[in-house]
Amino acid sequence: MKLIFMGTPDFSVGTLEALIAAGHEITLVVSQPDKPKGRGHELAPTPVKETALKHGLKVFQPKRLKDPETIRTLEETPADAIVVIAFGQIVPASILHMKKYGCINVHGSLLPKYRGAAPIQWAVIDGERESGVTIMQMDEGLDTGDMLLKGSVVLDEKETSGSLFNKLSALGASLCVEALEKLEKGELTPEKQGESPTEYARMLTKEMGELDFSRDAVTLERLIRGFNPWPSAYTRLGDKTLKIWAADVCEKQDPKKQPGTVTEVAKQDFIVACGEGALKITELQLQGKKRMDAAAFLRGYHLEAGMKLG
RNA sequence: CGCGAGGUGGAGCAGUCUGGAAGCUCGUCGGGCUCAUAACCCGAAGGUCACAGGUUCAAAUCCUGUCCUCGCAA
Repeated sequence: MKLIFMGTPDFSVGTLEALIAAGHEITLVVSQPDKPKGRGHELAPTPVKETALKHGLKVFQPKRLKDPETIRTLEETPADAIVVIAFGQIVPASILHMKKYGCINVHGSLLPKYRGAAPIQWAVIDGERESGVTIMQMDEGLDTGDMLLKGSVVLDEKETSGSLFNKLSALGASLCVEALEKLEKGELTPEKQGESPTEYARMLTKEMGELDFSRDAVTLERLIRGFNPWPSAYTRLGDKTLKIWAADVCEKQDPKKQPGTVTEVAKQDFIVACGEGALKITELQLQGKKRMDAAAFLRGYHLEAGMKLG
């Protein structure tokens, strides 16, 4: 098939490569404009753009999809379908039905659960045991289109957003290829979504990653995994930010200790009291320092029981 | 030129302000104690103090430049 591919971050790259490998002709790759990134305010290409250029594909980076100029470019580009995966802009109605098979979206959840921008992270934060990828026929609503194909994965006990990203990115890539093949043969039956049982999975922000130790340890541990690797869960140690990369839930707790208090310092890790239960911190990063396991941190930083985080 | 922190044996750090013998907590290796151990005791190896210039009798430490890492911001 002739395809227009729309995507921006790492999550989209695997699917783009799979489509190329499957023999589809990508007539245009649409990605968000380059943005200043990193410490030098340098303009960085999006991961999808980088991949597209590597394969010698034509790249288009419109500021807004709505612009008449953008629409015209898309109209003039021959394609049977538009594949959209984590593009980062709302696709206007005029584009949805522009091509024969419309717009096909790869979404990182088992719809209708977790509609929205951060489905993968929220599945981890909520402690879901299972999630997956849905290939859907886009419509005017936000992730409300008819479902064409689904695939699920089991979440690991220590699943992080990063690890689930990898799993779903790979799954999405193969499902997308499969869906296009079946779509062309007319083997797919669109299925309505129905009501979503979950809230809209909004994008995570930095502030949401601040650990509130008065909450229970189970919730906090999930939050830590859901915010790993971005934007990361954190607390404060003195006047510095302390990112928490990994922790285990501890049953034992000292009810006399205030939440946030370091109750025990061992060789490999240390324990922080929570509203309910406690967290054993195993991997962290102090502001300005590298990410390291708790054992390494404790060698250089003399943490003592009784100190408070937060 | 966005703001800031930092690069010291294998790991994490102190020492830098106020130049003058390379230190701490671990790890590794050898030995001891022990029924045993991630515990404890004794000993050992291992470092061009990121790199390049400069100042000085003397530089990890002061000055200049470069490279790299990280936090914030985007």
